[in-house]
Amino acid sequence: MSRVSAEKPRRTRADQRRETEARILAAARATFAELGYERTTIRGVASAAGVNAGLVMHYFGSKEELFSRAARLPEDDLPAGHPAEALLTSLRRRLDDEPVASLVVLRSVLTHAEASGEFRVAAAAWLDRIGAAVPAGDAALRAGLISSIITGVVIERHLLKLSAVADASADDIVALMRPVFESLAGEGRGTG
Amino acid sequence: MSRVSAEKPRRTRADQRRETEARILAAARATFAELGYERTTIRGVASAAGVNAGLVMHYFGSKEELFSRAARLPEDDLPAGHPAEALLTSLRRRLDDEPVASLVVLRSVLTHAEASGEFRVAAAAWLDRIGAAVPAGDAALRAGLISSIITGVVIERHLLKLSAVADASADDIVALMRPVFESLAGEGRGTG
DNA sequence: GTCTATACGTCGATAGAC
DNA sequence: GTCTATCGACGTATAGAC
Repeated sequence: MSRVSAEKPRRTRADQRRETEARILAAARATFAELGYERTTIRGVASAAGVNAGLVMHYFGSKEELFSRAARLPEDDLPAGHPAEALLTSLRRRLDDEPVASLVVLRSVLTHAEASGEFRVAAAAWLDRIGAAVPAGDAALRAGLISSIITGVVIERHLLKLSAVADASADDIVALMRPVFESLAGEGRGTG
Repeated sequence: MSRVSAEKPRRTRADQRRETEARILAAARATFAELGYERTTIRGVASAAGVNAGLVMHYFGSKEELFSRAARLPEDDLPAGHPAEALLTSLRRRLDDEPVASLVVLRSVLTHAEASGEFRVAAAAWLDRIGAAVPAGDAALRAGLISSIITGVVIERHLLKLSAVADASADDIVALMRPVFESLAGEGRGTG
């Protein structure tokens, strides 16, 4: 008798958990990005997610694990085609798009985890992809400089906001950065 | 009679304080640079300086004041001459020289003080100096990009260390960065 | 599944002994 | 001038009630 009505709502145990977990993760991402690792508190994340602090611990076990889950980046892609233009496309997206997930890493990798192994693996893959698109013999150094430059511009625009880079249009920035990438990515190629 | 011998050691009150204070400041700079603001503790700084935690408070009053003193940069200079070459000289120094003081700011400004007013003032002056060396009408944006690029490369070399930029020779980096600065600083000028 | 209560450590800062 | 002792607040993490 009572079992019939109890079985009706099938998405209440395994699925409500997913929903709550996703809400916590979103709140964690936003908080880590805004405050960095140390200043982010479990209580703050729980409050932002509308749940209790104990529940966050119940789901993720520790603050470290919560950060690791929040900082997991979806994918770093580099469009095919002319190397310089591909890099400019990647830069433009990071100038405009909501960079919440990226900012979690950018900010927290500097404050917290020099041992954030997961991030370093992703970064290495990203560097390889750039290096593969760069023809010269010192591809590794060129790729490293390109990555550093992109990181610097993104940090300035979204975190530091010290200069005109913070408010300028993406078009203007991309236009000024084109010769930069053409030079570093090997301007003598990439026309076919 | 007793006054004669008592006046002999003249550098014991006002000068030993300076020495201890300098030792604390050096320890604070190193610790802030290594750990960032939040993870740095008064106790840790005191221990590294070989003194007691209470003494650090006695001298500096608060952790915030200690950080402010430790993060005070000596000066940001931009050599005169061709804009691009001046920027390269500045970059080279930051690639090689002991960047302790700079790293305090670089790391901590990202983890702690979006309101670190003192640093923002210094950064504005630095941007003005770059902008003055850049002829184009969009000098502010160009100066911002140049500063962002330098910051990105310095962060990668000294803090992140994810790529070949960390280990490459300053010569190789400067050589690859020359066309970058020539492009952004207005390559059509600065030949005379 | 969600929340309350709390144990346990560490922090910045203060007061006062030597 | 330097250090010891301690306060009050807040952090993560745990145990267990509902």
